[in-house]
Amino acid sequence: MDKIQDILSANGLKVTPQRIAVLDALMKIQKHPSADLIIEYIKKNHPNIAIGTVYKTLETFVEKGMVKKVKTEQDVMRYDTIMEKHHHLYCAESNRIEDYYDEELNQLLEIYFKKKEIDNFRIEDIKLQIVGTFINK
Amino acid sequence: MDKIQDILSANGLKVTPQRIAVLDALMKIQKHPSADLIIEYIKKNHPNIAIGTVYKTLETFVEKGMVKKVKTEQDVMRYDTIMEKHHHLYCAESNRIEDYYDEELNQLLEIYFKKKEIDNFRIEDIKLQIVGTFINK
DNA sequence: ATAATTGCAAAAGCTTTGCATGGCC
DNA sequence: GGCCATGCAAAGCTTTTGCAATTAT
Repeated sequence: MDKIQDILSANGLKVTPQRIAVLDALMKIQKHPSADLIIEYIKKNHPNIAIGTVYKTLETFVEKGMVKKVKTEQDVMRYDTIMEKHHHLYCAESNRIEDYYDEELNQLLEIYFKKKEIDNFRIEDIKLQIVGTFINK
Repeated sequence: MDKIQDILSANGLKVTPQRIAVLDALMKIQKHPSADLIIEYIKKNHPNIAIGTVYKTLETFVEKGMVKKVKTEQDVMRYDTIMEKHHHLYCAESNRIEDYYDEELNQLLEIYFKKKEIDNFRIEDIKLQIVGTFINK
């Protein structure tokens, strides 16, 4: 069970306790944590980690394509470990962000934009921000 | 030609030189300016305006629904005067943001999500972030 | 008149940076 | 051993806040 170390190595990164901790936190927390939440989580088992190190590590992960940044109006930076194509549900009330997968939707969009080219613009990615409210039932 | 004053009044705001200047800047600059750019623009004719006032004014406009906030990864807050439903093109290289209107796309999405409901979630708005690169030709 | 708005400056986030120390390969 | 990563603390940037003075209605 040394998967985390393997991921780091596979991305050409030196394996350090701090990087293990950050990647572990990202994988355990699951739901688009902020740097702050990651730091809080890590400090439980690793109280001496430096804030700057966490930020640097996250930035390194982003550069290596292991993690993506997500942000909206009024919100701080969040980090997303899931690299497959997906969209986001944003809760207007709670700041909660959830993933939204839908292959049919992706295909619909692909077909649409293949047909409908945009002048002077090469599309690399299309992300939907689906804004609304979670209903507690 | 006192349209700006009228807009402010119509939104129940007192007409002050500062608010006129901010709204004028938003309308003249057109393309999703940052607070910084707005301040720079206003200072040409209105050198004594306070930064805090510009921020407060922008926030007031957002509350009144006269302006929307736009933000992405790595970027500071931007302000958008256009309130009709539209999407955004984000240039990955230059941070340029352009509007993208397409009624056919809006309808496509509306039909799609009417059919495909999301559990526990009431959709209020759907925004596309179309990320790519502007091609200089 | 009076309630709202402004200017100012300080403070509050969040994030980045520089540099000496320490740790991985 | 050599280079890369870390800790620490300071600084950077954008944005917010408090309050006294000013202004719009």
